Amino acid sequence: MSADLLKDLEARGLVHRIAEPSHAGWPGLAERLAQGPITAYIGFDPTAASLHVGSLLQILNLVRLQRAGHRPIALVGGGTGLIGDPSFKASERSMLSKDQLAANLAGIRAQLERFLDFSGSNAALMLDNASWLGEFRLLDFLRDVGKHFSVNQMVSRDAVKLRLEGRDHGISYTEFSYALLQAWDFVHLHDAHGCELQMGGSDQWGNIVDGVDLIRRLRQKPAWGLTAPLVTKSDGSKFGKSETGNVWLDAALTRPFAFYQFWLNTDDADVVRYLHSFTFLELARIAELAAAVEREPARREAQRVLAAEVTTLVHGESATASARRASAVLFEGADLRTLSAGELQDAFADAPRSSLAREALGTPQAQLVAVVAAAGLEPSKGRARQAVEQGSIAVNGHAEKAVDRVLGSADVLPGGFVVLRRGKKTYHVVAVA
RNA sequence: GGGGAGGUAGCGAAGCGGUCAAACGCAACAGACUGUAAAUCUGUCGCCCCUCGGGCUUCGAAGGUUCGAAUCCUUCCCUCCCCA
Repeated sequence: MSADLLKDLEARGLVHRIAEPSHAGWPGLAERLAQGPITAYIGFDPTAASLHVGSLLQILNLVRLQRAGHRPIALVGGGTGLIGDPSFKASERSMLSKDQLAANLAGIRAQLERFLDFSGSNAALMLDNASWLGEFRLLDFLRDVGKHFSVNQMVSRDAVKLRLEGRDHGISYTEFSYALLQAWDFVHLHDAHGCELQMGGSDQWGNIVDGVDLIRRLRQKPAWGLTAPLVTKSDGSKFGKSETGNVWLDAALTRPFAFYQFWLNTDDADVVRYLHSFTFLELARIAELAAAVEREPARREAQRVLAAEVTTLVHGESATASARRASAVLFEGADLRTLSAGELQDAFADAPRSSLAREALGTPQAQLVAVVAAAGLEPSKGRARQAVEQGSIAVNGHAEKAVDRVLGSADVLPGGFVVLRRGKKTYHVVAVA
């Protein structure tokens, strides 16, 4: 089963480049994998308290690795995070405070833990490079590691080109050293855990090759690198952003409903690729879905499956179920009045809410225009009025154009709330108490 | 140091004494169409208010001229370009 890993990754379009040890007699990666389980690692930068959908690809690759019988190491960069990876970054990173870094590390570790299996014969490992980089003495580092790096070569890297060319950018000595640290990580993992393969995104190619080279120079041993292509969108915009910003894996930062919606809104042109990259679905199943996209794009079956699969991986079955329910109500015209109080509660769990006193119903205080403004759906009563006139405000799913409309007890749904909507996607729940 | 251009609403860009809350383009928001898409068409778009009506605060900053200034004058701040 071990040999299947590379084939599977290739079939899914997850192989960008492979770094083979450049030494006669040493096996290629495919050959090495065929010989038996390998230990491989992927590093995660603690630049934020949560990982985002871009990192999800890397996480899933660790899982694919483990499922194929190999041993994954998730490395969090508590040490390198103090420095900042300059690869393909336009400008110098602002340094994280140590407190911030500690918080980020804790958040990321918790997320990674959910995906990997830390038991069994190929139990995953989670390590923090602060534990070995922190102890490295400067002079030793310069002699043992630095000596093996050619500045001439480092300067020619695409990853830092941006920073070397523009006068207005520049790169500090600190960030320039980053590649050496990451290379040393690989050496350390090789020594301490028999790690022979480093994986990562295509932006990590240079750093990974540095590690492979360093292991060869210092240990005269083979090591391999494997990068995945950058996830792109067919319309050229950046992957991993929604209207509201980054799509995070942390449910508190990106609600499961929003997460589900992010995937559901995938372009037809991208959905098949994403199914390959972000799910564990069989290739045959994905081929079926690809055919469905051709045949009946409007049904968006592939998008539905993608959204459900990924949401389940990240947030679990029940979060997916409620995201689906909410989506059905919100976008597929399910009549709000047919839902039970519990279902309503579920469907709008993520919607912002405010409250209105029951006694206020029927009074000027319950004027639609006033309530819309108070709810923050529009910034002022004047704006709210315009919105109502334009027909963009709906009460319980029905467009309401009357500016003098006042909410009354007949508008209160089971469970005691009124659902307001602006446009197609912005909801607000007014709880009547 | 010398010479030149300029700072207008989220951005770009007109306006150069009254009819300017300020053309136009983009972005944004909404409506129609649709697949919760793209494209297209339409509306809104300084802020606030109970209307097609009204109020308030804007055109780098501060003063001034004038019945009246984004538009004229003075000083200051900032940006860009060219030459040294």
